[in-house]
This record gives sequence, C-alpha cells and structure tokens, in this order.
Amino acid sequence: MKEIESAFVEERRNRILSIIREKRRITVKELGRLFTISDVTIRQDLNALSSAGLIVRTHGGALYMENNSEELPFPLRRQKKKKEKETIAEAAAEFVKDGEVIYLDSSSTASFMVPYLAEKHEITVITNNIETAYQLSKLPQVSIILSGGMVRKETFSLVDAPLSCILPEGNISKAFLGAWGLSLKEGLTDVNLKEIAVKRDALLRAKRVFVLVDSTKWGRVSFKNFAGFNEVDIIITDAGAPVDTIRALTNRGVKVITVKVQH
Amino acid sequence: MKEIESAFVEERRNRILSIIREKRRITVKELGRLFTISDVTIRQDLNALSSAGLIVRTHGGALYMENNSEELPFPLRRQKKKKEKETIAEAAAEFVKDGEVIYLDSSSTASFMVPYLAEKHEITVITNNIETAYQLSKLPQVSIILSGGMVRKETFSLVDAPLSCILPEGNISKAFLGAWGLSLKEGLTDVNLKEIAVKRDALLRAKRVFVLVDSTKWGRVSFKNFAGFNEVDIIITDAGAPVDTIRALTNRGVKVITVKVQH
DNA sequence: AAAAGGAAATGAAAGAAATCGAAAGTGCAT
DNA sequence: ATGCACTTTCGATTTCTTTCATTTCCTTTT
Repeated sequence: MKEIESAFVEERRNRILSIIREKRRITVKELGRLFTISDVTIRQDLNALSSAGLIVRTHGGALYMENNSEELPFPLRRQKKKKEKETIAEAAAEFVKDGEVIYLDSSSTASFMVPYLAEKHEITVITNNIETAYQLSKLPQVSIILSGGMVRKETFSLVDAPLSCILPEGNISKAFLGAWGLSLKEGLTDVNLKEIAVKRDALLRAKRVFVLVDSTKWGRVSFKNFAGFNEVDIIITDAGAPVDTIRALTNRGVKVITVKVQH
Repeated sequence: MKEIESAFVEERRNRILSIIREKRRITVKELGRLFTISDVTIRQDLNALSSAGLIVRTHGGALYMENNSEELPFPLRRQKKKKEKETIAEAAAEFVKDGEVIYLDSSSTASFMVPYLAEKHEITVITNNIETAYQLSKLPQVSIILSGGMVRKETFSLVDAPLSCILPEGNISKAFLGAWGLSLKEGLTDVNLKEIAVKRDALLRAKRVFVLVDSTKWGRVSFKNFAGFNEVDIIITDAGAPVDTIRALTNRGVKVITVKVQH
C-alpha cells in the first residue's frame, strides 16, 4: 500500500472507509503510517465514521460494519441444474461484444450471465427483471435499462408495459431469452402469458436472438408458444439435449451450441 | 492548466464546476491562482455551488460527488434525520385510502412510507425507485408498478422514460414527492435533472400532490426548480421549519402539516 | 484472581491555515 | 455622477492537526 499525500478531511475519511470495507479491519497505527498523519487525528476520523454508523470502533483500530451491507436480500431460489445454467450463461456471454446493447429476459439462465459481463466495456443491458438489474448495478461499466411495468412478486419481473416506451425500435443487438419448453412441433413455449408478451416484444426488436435452455427443457411444451424457430438465431444448451432434435433444428437453419459442463 | 481571464460570475462558476467535475477535487488556492482572483471570492463561488447541491464543500476546497457511488448511496441518505423522515412518512401514509393509486418518488422520505402502507387494502403504488419497489413487494395486498428507464446506480432510481408509457394519463390519485430544497422564491428544487423530469411527470398526472420535506430542506435552493407552490396541495414537514415561511405558504393556499417527533 | 506493564484513548492547549462578516473598494451601465 | 453588482481587505473566529500529560483499557505475569 503506498503513501497517500495530504488531503481534505472528507477525502481522507472516505479513503479510510473504503480501505476498511476492503480489508475488513484496520489499526490506527497502519492508517497513521499510510496517511503520514498523527494517531490522534486518525482516532478522530475513526470516531467520526463510527458515530455515523459506518464502522465499528475497536481498541487500536476499527472493523467494517457488517449489518450495514446495502444488499437487497433477494430470496434465494433453489436452482435446478445450476451448474448447467451457469455454463450455458458463460457461453452466451462470449457473444457479447464491447459497446453492444443486449436484452436479458427474466429467466434464471439469462440472469446467470451477469457475472460474465463484468469484463465487457461500455455495454448496455436491457432487462425486465429487477434482480438482474440490481446485480448489474454493481458493474460500473454497464448501463442498465429496466423495462417498466407491473411487478410480478414471485419472479421480480416486470410485465404489462411495452418495451417500445423505453426505447426506439430495433436497437437491441442481441436478445438472450430463456424458455420453459422447446419442441420441434410447438417451438418455444412458456407458462405465463404476461411474461410471454414481454419476451416477444424483445425478440421482435433484436437483431439476433439467442435462446438459453438447459437439456431438461427439450421436448417439453407449455401453455403458449412465444416464438418459432425461424425467429431464433442461436440456441445454447448443455449435453443431454436430444441429438436428433438438434440435427433437425440445424437443418432448419438454427445454430445449436452444446456446452460441456465440468462436474 | 492555463490562466483564465476575468469573466461573469456565472461563467466562472460553470468553469469551476466543470473543473471539479473533471478533477474530482480542487483547492481554493488552486482556483484562486487559476482565475487570478482572491480566495474570498472563490470561497463564495464554492459555497454557492455547494448550497445548490452540486459539489461538496470541504476545508480548503471542494469535492465533486454524485457520480461517485461512494458518497451518499440510498441507505446512507436514509440515515440522516431518520426519525423525522419516519414521522413525516407516517403522517403522509394517513392520507392513503384503500383502493387508491399513489406515486412514491425516489426520495428517502417517501420510501419510509412503505411500512405504513402495510395496513391498506388493494392499493396500487407507482414508483421509480427499485429499492422502494422491492420493499413493497413484501406487502401482499399492494400492487406495484415500477416506471421503466435507465438505472441511476447511485440512487437505484429509474430515469429517462416517460411515465405515460406505463400508465394511462391522470390516474394517480396522490403523488408523494421529496425535494432537495424548498424556498418561497424558487419553489421546490432538486439536484438531478433527470430525477426532476420524472418528478414533474408524476406531479402532472396526480390529482393531489404531497411534498415531504424535513426541516433542513427549508430555505435551500438547488440547481433547478421542479414545481411551484401552486402545483402543490399539501406539504408535510417537521417542527423546525421556519414559521414565517409556513405562514406565507398557507396564505398562498398550500396546506402545511407539521409533525412532532418523539425523541 | 489481582497487579503490573504497555499500548491506546482522552482532554486540554497551542499553532497554522481556512473561513466568515462587515466594511471598503472596483468597475460597469444608466 | 449615482446605483448596483461583484470583489477585495482586514480582523475576528473557526477548523484541523499536533503535542503532551493523564486516564483507561488490555494483556501478561504472579
């Protein structure tokens, strides 16, 4: 850690706060050396931060205040096939190029893409999922657009509002959509009518459409179709998807990518 | 950095603002040299910018905040005058009747209304704040509509999308808005232009407009006005608001409610 | 468990820098 | 010239940091 030249009180306290946030603990002595400043002054700083409720004061130093974590506690959903979904998401994220505008729908597989977007630069992500937007907000170089609408409390997704409000048409370069079921005959299907409306909205505006489905989705049919295969560019799935269906799709001009999952 | 010749006050202050925005920090001395002007004048400039909420004043200089997510994130903003804000919010919640459609803006005071909405029945809440929407989602009998738009990471609020998209016009019965400053001359003012646009949008659609401001907001003026008092129905504040200003507002037909805070 | 030793915290005071308030000065436009 | 807005001067006050003496807290020893 290098020395830090003299600065305003507020600056120094902000610095101290982020050091503590990072290292979880710090001593007065360390800080004194770091800022080349007297211990008494450091103590004043720590006391100020402590009485603002930002850190916990201890003898000789301070600790990061845990409870103060500004995390929104989204309920943990037990994820089936989590490893597969993560691998699919990772493969999907490879298609995202710097500067692009992409759409992530409210499916769990698409939301797993978030961590893999951390290295991209200047991308814009449009989504209708509140949790996805929240997770994305931790990535500084990502602009986020959340579609508006009625909140579906079960999934924290937004429905009942047309995307057209939020953005001019056709400027999504890639849309990443999940599906409840995928079958040759019925195409892509999903359960909730309102979610379907949003999916279609995104799909129609996207230049390229990616469908992310783990192998359990193959051959299943749900309530309502939301897209035919002619509207899809690339399907990403894991090994376990039926080979003959994949071949049939390839013949129809859909690219199918099968990822291998490490166990 | 080259010298800058004499200019109008406004020009100079704009210059100062953009310098600070670029360098993130500046000292009075530096600015004094730069403009070949006395330190006292520079201090006046900095104080003006600071009381408009555009910079943060420190001893010996100033810092730029806002974009820097470190500074006053939503959770910390909520801690200031928490008790007052809660009491104001409680009083505001009394005005919400079963079955109504209300709007809560992205102010911390409005977000404190959430717990007090738990006993209402069949209400619909529209908001542009992600955290408020999240807290509301725990209340089963509340329908939530989140405005869409670009996510402002500092405040978890949504901007840049017209409310008209999400909902047919004029059907908000009551809007509850915060403000950065309130003064007789300048009306209601706030710092961020995009937030202001959203506030105005809500205000114009609401049948009745409530403004929630703790006593520290009185007499302050920020960058831009978002409403005149003729557009406001009720102001709710805590004891500590200047009595003569309250009287003047009452004469202008604005109802001002002052809550008492238990300590 | 009590006492000693040392590190850390506190309070008071002092010095330097920055700030504030009020009065005086400047320059521009009428 | 007069008024007005802005700037400066100057002394009083405040803020920040440090020093030093004293007290408190923690650890180790007995």
